[in-house]
Amino acid sequence: MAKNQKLEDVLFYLIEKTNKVIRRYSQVRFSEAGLEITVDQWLVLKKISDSERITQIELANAIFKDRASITRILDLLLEKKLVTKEAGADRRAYELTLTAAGEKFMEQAFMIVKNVRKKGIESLTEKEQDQLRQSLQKIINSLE
Amino acid sequence: MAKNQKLEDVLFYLIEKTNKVIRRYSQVRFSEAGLEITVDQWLVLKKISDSERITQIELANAIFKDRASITRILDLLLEKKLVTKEAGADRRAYELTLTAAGEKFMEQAFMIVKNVRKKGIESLTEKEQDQLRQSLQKIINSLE
DNA sequence: GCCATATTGTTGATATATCAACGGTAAACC
DNA sequence: GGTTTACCGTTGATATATCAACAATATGGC
Repeated sequence: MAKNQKLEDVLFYLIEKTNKVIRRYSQVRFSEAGLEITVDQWLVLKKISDSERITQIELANAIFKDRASITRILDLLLEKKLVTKEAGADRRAYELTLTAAGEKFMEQAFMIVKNVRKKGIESLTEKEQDQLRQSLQKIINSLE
Repeated sequence: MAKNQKLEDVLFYLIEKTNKVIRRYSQVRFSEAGLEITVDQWLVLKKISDSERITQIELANAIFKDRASITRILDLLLEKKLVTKEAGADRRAYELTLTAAGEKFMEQAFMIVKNVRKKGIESLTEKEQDQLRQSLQKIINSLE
């Protein structure tokens, strides 16, 4: 009858914890490999890398961020010269692409990312992974 | 052989998305109910409420936050007079408790929280919930 | 008891999240 | 074609995340 559970027994608390553990683990691996980047900056680079052509709004939607956050993260990536911003046909928007340095960076980062993913799911069977995906998607569908 | 998947196919991306959807949905429900609080502030209040006696470090560990974040969140909750900070036996630390207003606030918030949890898991069977918990715990164990 | 070391909490600096307001541009409408 | 409306990105304000440095206090070894 929907009691007032202790925090540790709440499913959503476990999701929050899992997310934080993944992020912290990833950040430590990046840093110790000498890759001076945050997890959020990696997410932005990855999505640009996945896309032929992408604007800031599309990017924001794809990785669940606000337009304002994207502006600021891009400022840092531009400083690091990993990304270029070019005016597109629609002169309100920009087209984002990785520089050569950006692509090289992502190749190096992939070595780390690959290992994080592997280690994270090492104790899950294929079936468990599928079920996990499906259950998470159901939660999203219920709340979105 | 660990290919370079598209972001949308990565399990950890789905976990991040789920977490954000839950947080945003919760925040909207709080706001529209007139409860002027953030999800993180609620987490702090909830953990204090669950505990007989708790220090800031214990609190930080329990909800995966930094000592510095706890200090600043508590500053806001003190301003709102929802929490008290009293010197304990160890004079470096404080004992945190809810005020009467804090307890009343949490009762109101529970109406919202209960509904969020219910709606979030409405399409999951008990068994699916259990499997979800177990899989998430396995990921945590692998990376922590 | 004294000293070296560890712990608790605070503060500053930087990165990110969110909301609201704004300027510039495009699209829709008439 | 001019006006209204919608959209894209930026900026400011506030909240949170993380790291490092610091003051106050506690603890352990001697």
